[in-house]
Amino acid sequence: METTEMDQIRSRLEDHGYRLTPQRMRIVEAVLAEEDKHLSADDIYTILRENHPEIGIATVYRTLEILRELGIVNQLTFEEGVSRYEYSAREHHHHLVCLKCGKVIEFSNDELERLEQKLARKYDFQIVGHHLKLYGYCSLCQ
Amino acid sequence: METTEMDQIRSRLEDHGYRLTPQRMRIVEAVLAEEDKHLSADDIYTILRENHPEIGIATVYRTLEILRELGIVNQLTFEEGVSRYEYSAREHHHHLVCLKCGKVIEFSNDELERLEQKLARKYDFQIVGHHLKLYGYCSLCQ
DNA sequence: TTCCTTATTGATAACGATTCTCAATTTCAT
DNA sequence: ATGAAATTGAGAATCGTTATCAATAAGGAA
Repeated sequence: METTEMDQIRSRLEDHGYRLTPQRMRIVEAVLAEEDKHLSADDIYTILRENHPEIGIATVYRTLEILRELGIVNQLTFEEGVSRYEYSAREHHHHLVCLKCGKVIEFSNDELERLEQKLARKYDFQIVGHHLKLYGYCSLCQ
Repeated sequence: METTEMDQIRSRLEDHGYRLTPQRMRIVEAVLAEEDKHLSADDIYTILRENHPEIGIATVYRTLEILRELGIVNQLTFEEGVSRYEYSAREHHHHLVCLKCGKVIEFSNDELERLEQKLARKYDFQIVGHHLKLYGYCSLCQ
């Protein structure tokens, strides 16, 4: 038998004394389904309301907090006053953010992986994710 | 005569139709004085209240928004629900953030400067700042 | 100067994201 | 089954930030 992503997540939760309840499973599914998006707690709540209107917004926040602490999701902030979340196992990527119009361009970079290894050793950190933001002015706002 | 940092900031403001009012000057002074800190709007408001209790919190927010848009300060968010600001002309640095205890370790890195140049050309971005955050678990929280 | 237009301000209300409270329910280990 | 602990939903509370608005200050033209 194979180990699914959900199985792995269940183990990770249970190893830390948490239970994978039906509500938490629905929330994880939403995050996995929208892997390429940056979802806010409210985005997830809205998605779930369609088929699972019984799940409350507080549960969404509580679950995301657990997933974040366990490194299952990355919490991203874009200076807009809302936290956004992405499944952390997806390909790493970074952002160019325009200070004027707020436009965000994503990009990937391999050099950062190496840098990460170096810093992990230097500071005795177990690194599970990273996020580079470059600030500036896009071609239209210069 | 020499050009002070405040002169440069005044020019930058006036070039964009903003005035360097006494209130704004006090706020800029506070940011310059605490160059090595990450100050929240409320931190600045508290500092100013000692000698300038007439300055309102709304003015602090409005001024920081202008300074941010002009790239004079960097706006940083550490997933704590508060925006923090630092004088952008200070030496660039980055952060290792512990997902468990929230501990933040600063570090500098030269390779990122080169990467920045490359991306600026590729996406026609005028880059004025950057911020790399690495997430993980510190030595005590692993 | 004086006038006029515009920018800026402080106080406070409003907003919105997130967290807290708490009683009810579910889960797990025994 | 049973008891302890974890989890839940609803709504209240909190808190950072933004919007409103009348009053004030600043800069340019005459």
